[in-house]
Amino acid sequence: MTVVLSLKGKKVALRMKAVSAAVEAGEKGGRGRKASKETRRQQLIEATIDSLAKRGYAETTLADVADGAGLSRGIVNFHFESKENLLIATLQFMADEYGAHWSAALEKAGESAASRLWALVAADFDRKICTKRKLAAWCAFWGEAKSRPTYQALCGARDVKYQDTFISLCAELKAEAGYGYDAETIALSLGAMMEGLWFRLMMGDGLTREKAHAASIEYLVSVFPGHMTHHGPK
Amino acid sequence: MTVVLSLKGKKVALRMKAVSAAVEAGEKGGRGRKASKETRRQQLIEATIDSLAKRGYAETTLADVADGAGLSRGIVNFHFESKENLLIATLQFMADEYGAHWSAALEKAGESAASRLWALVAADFDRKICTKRKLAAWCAFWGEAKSRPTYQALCGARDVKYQDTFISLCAELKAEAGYGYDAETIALSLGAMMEGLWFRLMMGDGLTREKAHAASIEYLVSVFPGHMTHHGPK
DNA sequence: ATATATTGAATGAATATTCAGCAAGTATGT
DNA sequence: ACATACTTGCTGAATATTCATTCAATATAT
Repeated sequence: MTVVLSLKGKKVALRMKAVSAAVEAGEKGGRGRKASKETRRQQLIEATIDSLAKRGYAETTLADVADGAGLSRGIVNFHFESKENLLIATLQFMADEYGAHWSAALEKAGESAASRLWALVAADFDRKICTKRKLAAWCAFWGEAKSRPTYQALCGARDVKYQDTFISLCAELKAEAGYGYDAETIALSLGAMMEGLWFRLMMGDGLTREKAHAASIEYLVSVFPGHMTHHGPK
Repeated sequence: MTVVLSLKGKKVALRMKAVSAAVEAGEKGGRGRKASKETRRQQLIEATIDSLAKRGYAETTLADVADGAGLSRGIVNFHFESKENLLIATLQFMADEYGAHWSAALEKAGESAASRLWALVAADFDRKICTKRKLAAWCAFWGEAKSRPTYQALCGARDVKYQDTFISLCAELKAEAGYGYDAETIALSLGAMMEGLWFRLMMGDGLTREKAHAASIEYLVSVFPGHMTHHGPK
């Protein structure tokens, strides 16, 4: 149990180093052989996000994912059956994470429509969600979504459900203060703006999360002057 | 000169039909063997845009492009050396076309900052530029751009140059009417919104060019009330 | 011991690239 | 006019490469 691996030692050491930090931190199985099925799946999903962010969709290979996870070539097919399944699971994971974060923000927000809208906008630019790495992975899927119904459904879930909430919040504000604008139109432009800001963050021409968030707030203040200030909902 | 091709007739007929209308309409060489080098390149670029729109970046193959153009398998390597070159030429073409359209819109616009800004916004949602087909092709490249410097440069050209114009136009309007907002922030949110609208048009959940344009106008009117109306610049 | 997770070399399918040859046009010689 | 050589766009079968998938062997856990 102690000797044996003199020859393989180096390779193993390299692998250990490659394992993502998220998984290294204990949890259930940790790493090595002990990792539970679910842990290993998560580890591979994280490696997939890394690869998508680093090399884009077209250049993401199972070999790269396996290397990134510090595991061997056949590992993905063992845990996910196919590359396609891995990619779908990855997108599913990101969609779930986004949805959970979004719902949590709505929970924590106050009762008023203004504070809810404010909270939703803030949530989109939160550290946890709005990473260059994750934005890049989203974008990789977006690029393929139009020609792949499965991806489109998972990406679109984001739009459909959330856009409806935006619309009704905008409608509430309108009813309260009698803004002249059409609620749907405003919700559309707000949502589109935030998506565009995400996109530019990903492309990364010196735009920061803070600036993007500030631009969104500027929009809220100018469209809903009776409800919003630069520092929060009234 | 008349007989000979009895055997190949059918195949040739099919090919002729597949040739895009744009190329069929005379110009220099027309089609068949006569097509000039430049015409053929353009024909292949159009077929590439078709393939990108239909199948996405990852699924676009040279075979599909060749089939779409009604030509044989080796044709792309003959005219472009490599797939990579074809894709770069395609993106270059789209970027040039966009830029030319944009510049033309600026030329035709009036002198005032308000009418220039109005014209630029309208240009983005013009029939010629804003096709589902072309938006899909743009999106295919966007998805790969982050991991490919060449693509990023060509996609980014759009942002850098045009964003600066947006900023100075917004600054002019601010100087004229003393709006309280920061010009850069407003230009950022406006540009991001338009990109986001493009993106949603491509995803196509019932959003139309007209609605997208209307949303942009709503934004202009609400941010620059002293300069814009729903029907045009003051 | 047995079951399970993992490895990594082998396999095969997809597809980019190459290239020898074909055919339509063009120039030159008779 | 006609024949001959030459150029050039194009073809499509052959080749090379990349990569997902498989699976027999191996390591580890219970």
